[in-house]
Amino acid sequence: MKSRIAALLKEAVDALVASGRLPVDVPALTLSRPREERYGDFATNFPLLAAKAAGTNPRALALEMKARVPSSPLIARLEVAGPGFLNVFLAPEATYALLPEILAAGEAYGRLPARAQRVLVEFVSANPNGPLHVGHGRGAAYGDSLARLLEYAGYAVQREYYVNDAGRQMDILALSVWLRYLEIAGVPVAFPETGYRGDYVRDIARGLRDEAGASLERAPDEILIEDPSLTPDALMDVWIAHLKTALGRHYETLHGFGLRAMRADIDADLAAFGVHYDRWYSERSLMDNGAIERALTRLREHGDLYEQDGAQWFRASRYGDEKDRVVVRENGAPTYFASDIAYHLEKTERGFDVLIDIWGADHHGYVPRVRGALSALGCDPERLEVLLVQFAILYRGQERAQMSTRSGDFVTLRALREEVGNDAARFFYVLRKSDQHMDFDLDLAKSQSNDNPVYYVQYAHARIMSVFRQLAERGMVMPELACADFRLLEAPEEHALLRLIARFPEVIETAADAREPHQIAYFLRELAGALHAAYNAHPILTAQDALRQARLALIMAVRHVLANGLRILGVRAPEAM
RNA sequence: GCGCCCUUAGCUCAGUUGGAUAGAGCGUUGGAUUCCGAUUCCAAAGGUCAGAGGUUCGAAUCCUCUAGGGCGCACCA
Repeated sequence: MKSRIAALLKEAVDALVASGRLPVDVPALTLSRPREERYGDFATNFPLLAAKAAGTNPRALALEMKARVPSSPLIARLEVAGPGFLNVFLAPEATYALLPEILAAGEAYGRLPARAQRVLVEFVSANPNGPLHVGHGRGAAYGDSLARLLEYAGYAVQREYYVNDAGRQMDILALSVWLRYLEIAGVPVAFPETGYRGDYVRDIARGLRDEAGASLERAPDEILIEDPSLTPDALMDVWIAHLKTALGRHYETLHGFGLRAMRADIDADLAAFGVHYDRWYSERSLMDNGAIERALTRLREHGDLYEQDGAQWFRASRYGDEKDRVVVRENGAPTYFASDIAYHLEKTERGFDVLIDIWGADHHGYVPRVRGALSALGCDPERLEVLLVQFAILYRGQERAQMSTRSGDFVTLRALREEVGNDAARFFYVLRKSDQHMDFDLDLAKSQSNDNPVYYVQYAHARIMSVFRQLAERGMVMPELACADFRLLEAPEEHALLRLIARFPEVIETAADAREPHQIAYFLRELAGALHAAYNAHPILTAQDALRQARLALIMAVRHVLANGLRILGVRAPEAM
């Protein structure tokens, strides 16, 4: 609808340009939805923008433009208003004509035509050294809703999880599991502060015990040596080195077991949350297949790599970063950044037009160096969009819940899901802009009351379904909805609903362009409110036949929009509650 | 110290990318249901858009400064 109206107005602009009234390089014509009904269904500020070029005042230009808009059955009237807006009032037939379209399209209503662009959305990508916590949950809800939204907006989307299976943190997990494994065998162990203390480590150790038996037992005293001259972190590295020596080839059994256990746990957790990936991308594979070496060689050939203090540095400062960055340490091991360079190079080589990375906001300082690396590799850094998700600060009543994987004192995503349910969790997460800090109140999300917006929207859907159930229970015939006489829908509450559902495809487009699924959530709440208002004001089943048929058609169309919107957010649209 | 982000109603937050009288939910106060589900609806009160300048027909939105808050500044991931 919007594009059809825009085309009509564009004809008027073209006519003004053709007649020499306006220069060729006029500003772009944009249509907006005015906040207030009395300003029409659409409005353009074009006369305000172009008046100076035309050498006249905006209102006069608006009048000239109005006179050149071709007549159309879609438009009831045009008005020049305010300082020089041109407001468009749609003919009622134009919105009525939409209802049969929505009823026919059903699940596809609001879906935009396929685009050529391929998008890769990488999200969560939490280190597999512990269960997902509520902070990851926000990234999961946001990333998955965004992926669904982009698909609905016509993009070809792939979802990916980057698994950091190669780093030091995995070694710490291995050591932690190993110590718990000894405990299970009755070996006394002084578990270090720097190890992972969560209960899940014991669970993994029990599984390891079942699989490996006693084959990994070694004396802990030979591993956990004391050295007061070392920092706790340095000491941990020493212990890891000792453990690797002591276990030899068996270390891989231990390391691999911990990794697989955590991977499976995270996978199952996300799947239960409605999040599914096309690919789990291993960081280790980048080392094993030479991708890192290849990327670094390419940088070196461009003169963007140099050696200093025994380490290899990338000249990030040439590409907008504040300083150069180490890619290969003095000890020869590549940094996390090195694998990330290789990973992003490989992403562009796979032919994606848009690379979306969803990161925790604490990684924001990392953006310039990755962009810089892409530039240095000859890739267009603009293709990479890094979307930052602020932390969700969790409250239980007034108490702030702490989250730390290392201490084991954290609220897991799984616990949250079990406590508040998937629907409330996902809706609640997405109800805030991702780059906004968020207070996640567990008690509120848990409350199954009208405090909780997800029930308000779901109830609107269930309520519509209930009307159709009632229809059957009363022995009434289900009428042919598409053939209803929609002109009977003349109440203000019904027009409000019509306007809202007509706007849905535009909401999809702007939300997708802005990467903001929260716009869908807000739209759904508004639509649910309009549905409840109309429901209260106008009885449906007790109306006379033709009017009942028209109202049933309207709420069925609303139902499709609610269901389609909720699906994008990964929230169920229940038949009954 | 430097950099990025944030500051809108009592609380939690929107604000269609510079538009018309700044909105919603919760909370507060007052009302509505012989009828399809009261997990609902209607209404009222509530604002110096952190503060000060600037840009222009027009600013919550763009620029500068100030105050307050968050995050980041590793040969960790």
